[in-house]
Amino acid sequence: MSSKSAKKIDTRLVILRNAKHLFAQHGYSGVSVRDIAGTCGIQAASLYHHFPDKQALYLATMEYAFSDKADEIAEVTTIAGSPKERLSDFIGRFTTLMADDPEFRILLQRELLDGDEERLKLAAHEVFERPFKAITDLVEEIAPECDPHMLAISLAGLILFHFETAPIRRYLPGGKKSHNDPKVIAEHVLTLLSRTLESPQ
Amino acid sequence: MSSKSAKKIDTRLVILRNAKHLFAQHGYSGVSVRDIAGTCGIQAASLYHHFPDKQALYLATMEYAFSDKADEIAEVTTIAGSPKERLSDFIGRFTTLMADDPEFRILLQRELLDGDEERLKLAAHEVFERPFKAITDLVEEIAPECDPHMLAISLAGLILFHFETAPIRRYLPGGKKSHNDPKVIAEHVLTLLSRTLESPQ
DNA sequence: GTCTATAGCCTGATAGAC
DNA sequence: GTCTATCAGGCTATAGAC
Repeated sequence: MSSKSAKKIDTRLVILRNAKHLFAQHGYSGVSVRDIAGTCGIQAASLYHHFPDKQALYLATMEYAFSDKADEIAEVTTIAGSPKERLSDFIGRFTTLMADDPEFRILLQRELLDGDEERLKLAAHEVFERPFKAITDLVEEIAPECDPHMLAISLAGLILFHFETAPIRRYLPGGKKSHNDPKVIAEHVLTLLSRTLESPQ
Repeated sequence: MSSKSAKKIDTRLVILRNAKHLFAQHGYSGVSVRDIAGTCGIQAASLYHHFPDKQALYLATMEYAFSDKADEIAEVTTIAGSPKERLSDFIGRFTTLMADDPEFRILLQRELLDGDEERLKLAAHEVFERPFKAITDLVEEIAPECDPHMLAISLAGLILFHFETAPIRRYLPGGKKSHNDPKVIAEHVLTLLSRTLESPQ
């Protein structure tokens, strides 16, 4: 009930939340300003009070969707223990993270497809650089014969591709519902990599 | 110089080729019928002589971009040799295939994001089922303790994610131009999996 | 801070001449 | 088989009342 917080709904935040939904579902050019305003229960013109134009709204939405992700992902690698334990831990936590915020993953995929250089550079430095560095440091200990940059990408791809292909996997031979379970995915990735991890010599 | 083929430019094919470019670059809703007609040097109205509407043009474009891919990918797994040789061969060929037709990969990614159930079901059965089956059969011989469906997805993801992340990798620590070289990617994936392959017991 | 009204342009699609 | 002309509606964005 304090004067500045709570109680009053922050329209800006409502817009960002709905915009995140819609941009994830349909992409930038698949969503109109009217669509976003509509799901917020306001007129399109009112939206321009909060954001100067559609592009700025999109950028603010990305910032909203991507903020704190750097911390979340990086945190996932800072656990103590042996390299193998830390990797196992990372796989489990990263998988859960991606399963818990599917819109973040989808928006990231869309940015990889449509983002201009400036946006990607910003995302790389502000969001992914720190956690990526943590992962390369980790895998360097485990598999020194591999290029750490490539191995970090491989590790992420190994996990993310299962989510990415979920819509089509159900129509492919052997596809089961359980293959979408983050725990099953994590276990599979760990099993696949286990031999690689066991003999670092 | 025969009467029915060559010589005369097939407008329909020109449209499909240009549509493939544009849909890959900007997605379905990021491209207008006028845009496509423009790159073909014709008016938008003329395009409707060849396709009933935009949706049909898009579907025809997917068919054009995806046709023969089933053969190409499946072919890549039919080489003779030991399981390990065949896997190594598959990795090299699949990587080259994806590097040679980046628009196919991009359109596939867009379909995974935006495709409705019907389209994905069709793509799964007409394009990916056969080669996917070939891959699961292969990996089943190599790593019987893994779920073949999941392992096939992992294998594809391991390769594709390097292409998918190319736009942002250059801004991430340790990123080099050589990481985009299909030969380097294939070698990396093989090295990563080599320990897993060596002791199938 | 939200509304109505509207400008100006782009959209998918059609009609009909050639 | 391509063109011009056009429609009806959607788009982003602005103006100005409340």
